[in-house]
Amino acid sequence: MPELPEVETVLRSLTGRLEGQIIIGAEVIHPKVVEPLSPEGFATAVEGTRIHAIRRRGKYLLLDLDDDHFLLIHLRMTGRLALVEPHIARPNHTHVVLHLSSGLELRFVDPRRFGRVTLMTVGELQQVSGFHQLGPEPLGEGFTQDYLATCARRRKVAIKGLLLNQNLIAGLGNIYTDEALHLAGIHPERTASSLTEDELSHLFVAIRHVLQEGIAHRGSSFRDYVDAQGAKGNYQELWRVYGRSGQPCPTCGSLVTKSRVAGRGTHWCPRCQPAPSSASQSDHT
DNA sequence: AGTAGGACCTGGTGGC
DNA sequence: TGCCACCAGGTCCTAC
Repeated sequence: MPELPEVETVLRSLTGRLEGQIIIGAEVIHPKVVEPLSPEGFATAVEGTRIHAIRRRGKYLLLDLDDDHFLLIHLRMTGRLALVEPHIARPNHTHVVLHLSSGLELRFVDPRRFGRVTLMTVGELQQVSGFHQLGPEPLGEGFTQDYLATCARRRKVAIKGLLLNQNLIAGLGNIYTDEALHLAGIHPERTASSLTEDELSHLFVAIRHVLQEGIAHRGSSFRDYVDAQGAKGNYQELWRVYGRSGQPCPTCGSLVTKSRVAGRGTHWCPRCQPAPSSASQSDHT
């Protein structure tokens, strides 16, 4: 599922190939994907506009268009973008197609139909819940150990749930939280406020490490994810715990365990990430 | 305010 | 072989 490294990889595979292109036509096959606009409204609005830039924010992709308009794209779980020659057969579940002046098509494909392609103005963008409240980029300057400590302080939520909260940190999803917590040696059910300064320090380093590793390996290709040129990433080959329940932990050899934390399937090593005792769950502050 | 849990959505998988 | 229940999870929404 696309998290920050996967979306960043898609961004990099599109950068330099979209800027300056004019959208000469648009097809909306599945109306819900472009809501609240109608398919006709969407097509009319984007037709004739130029793509000035493509950017990423958290797990969102943004295409800057004319007149302070944007296409806000979220891949959710199974969405992908493909920039391809029109003669290449359209895969099933192709929901939106943008015809570009270069002759190529930018296709939005999403079997599970969770993803969205939304046209909006700068003003509207600032009102999109889930976007304007996004926390800092974990690989940016706004994300510091102090910031992480401030987030964790007084919060009773499991640390896994905190890391998944996009309003606190933008871009982490289920895979990279499990990987970061394992690297930091922290059990996912530990209460955020119970983490010591040392643990927060390790976690801060681990979050950035696994994200940078993920980007370096062009993301994790498991199930649907590929970049806009159809290339797969290979970070899934480096997963330490995610998707490896019952297999040996690469650090200590103990069998990786799976449970449900914060409503998500969660993978952890019982030896490297000791389960919280009631004492260790009390506030550290 | 912070937290928890269900809804959305459909392909894949495992059990019978 | 075919059927069915269940699982996957990012985000929004509602309830407590």
